[in-house]
Amino acid sequence: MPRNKREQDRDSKRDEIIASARERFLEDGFEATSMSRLASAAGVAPNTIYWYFKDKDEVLVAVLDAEFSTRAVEYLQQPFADTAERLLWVVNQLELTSRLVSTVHARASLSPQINTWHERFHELTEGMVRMELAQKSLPAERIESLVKICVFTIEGLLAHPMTDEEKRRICATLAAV
Amino acid sequence: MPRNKREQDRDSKRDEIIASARERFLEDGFEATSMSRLASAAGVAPNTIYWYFKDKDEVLVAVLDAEFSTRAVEYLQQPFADTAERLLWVVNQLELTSRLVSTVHARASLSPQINTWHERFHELTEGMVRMELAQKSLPAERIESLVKICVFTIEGLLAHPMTDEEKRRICATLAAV
DNA sequence: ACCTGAACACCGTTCAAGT
DNA sequence: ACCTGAACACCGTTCAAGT
Repeated sequence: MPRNKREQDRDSKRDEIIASARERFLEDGFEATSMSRLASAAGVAPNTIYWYFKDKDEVLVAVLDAEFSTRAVEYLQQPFADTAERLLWVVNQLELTSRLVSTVHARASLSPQINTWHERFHELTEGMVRMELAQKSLPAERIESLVKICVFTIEGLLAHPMTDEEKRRICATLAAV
Repeated sequence: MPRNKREQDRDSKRDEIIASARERFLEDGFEATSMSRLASAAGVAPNTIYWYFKDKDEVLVAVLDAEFSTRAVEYLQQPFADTAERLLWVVNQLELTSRLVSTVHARASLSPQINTWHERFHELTEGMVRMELAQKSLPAERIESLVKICVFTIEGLLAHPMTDEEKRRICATLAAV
C-alpha cells in the first residue's frame, strides 16, 4: 500500500471535519459550538477530532486558512473598477466570516496559534492595501498611517453590521484619501 | 433600621465585587477568570455573586460601566490642544481595557446585555467624534462616514498594540481629515 | 494508524438549606 | 435579606483499550 493513498485518506477525512466545522462556526459561532457538536456534525466520536487536530483552536485555524485561501483566489479573479469597489468587495466577502473575526481577536491573547494566524492576516491585508495606496505617490509615513486606518476600517465594517449604502459611502470616503 | 442603610450596605458590597472583578478581568481576561476566582478574590463563596448579579455577563457590564464613567469624568476635566491630541488621549486611556474591547465584541452576539452595552458605547463614542467634526463644516454624509472611520480606528488601535509614535501619527493623519 | 468509551478537571449556574 | 454546600449539566481534553 503506497504511502500516498494513506495520506490522501487522512487529508480527505481532515477536510471533511474542516468543512463541517466551518459550517458550525459560521452558523453558531466558535464558542457556542462544542467539540461534541463538531464531532457529531462530522459523524465521529468527540475525541476522534483530537487525532486530526491538536485542540479546538487548531480546528479554527484550519477553517480560517481554508476560508481565506478560497477568498484570495476569488479576489485575484475579480475585475475591479477602482479602489473603493475593491475595498467594498473585500468587506462584503469577509462579512460572511464576521463572527470569526471577533473570535480571533478574543482568542489571540489566549492561543499562540491563533495569535500567529492573526498577525499573518494583518500583514497580508496591510500588504494588499499598501499596494493599492502606492499608486497615489504619497509620503511614506503618511502611507503607513493610511494603511492602518484602512485595515481598521475593514475590521470595523466586519464587526459592525451595516447597510450596503453605508458601507459603500465609507469605502468611497476612504478611497478618496 | 432605615431602608437607606440596607441599600448602602448592599451597594458597597456590590462595588467591592466590581472592583476586584475589574482587576481580574484586566489582568487575566474575562474568559480566563472563572466565577470561583472572582468569588475568592472578593472573599465570598462562588454562588454568592449570583445574589448581586444575574450572571457573569452582568458582572462584566457593571465593570465596564464603572470603568467608562470614571474615564468620562477625567475626559471632561482634560485640557486638549487639538483634535489629534484628544483622539490620542482617548485611545491611550481605553488601551488599559483593550482586552475587554475584544471580549465585548466576541460576546455581543451571545449576550443581549453586552450587546446593548456595546451599542450604547458606540453611540456615545460616535457622538463625541461627531461633535469634534462638526466644527469643520463638511457635507453631512461625509461627516457620518468619517465618524465611523474614526471610531473604527479607535477600536483598531485598542485591539492592536502599537508604539506611541505610530499611534500619534495615525491620530494626526486622521485628524487632518 | 485510526477510533472509541470512559474518565478527568473544570466551567457557569441553580437550589434547598441555613442565618 | 444574605450567604453557602452540594449538586447539575456541560465543557475541552486525556488515556487506556480496541481494531
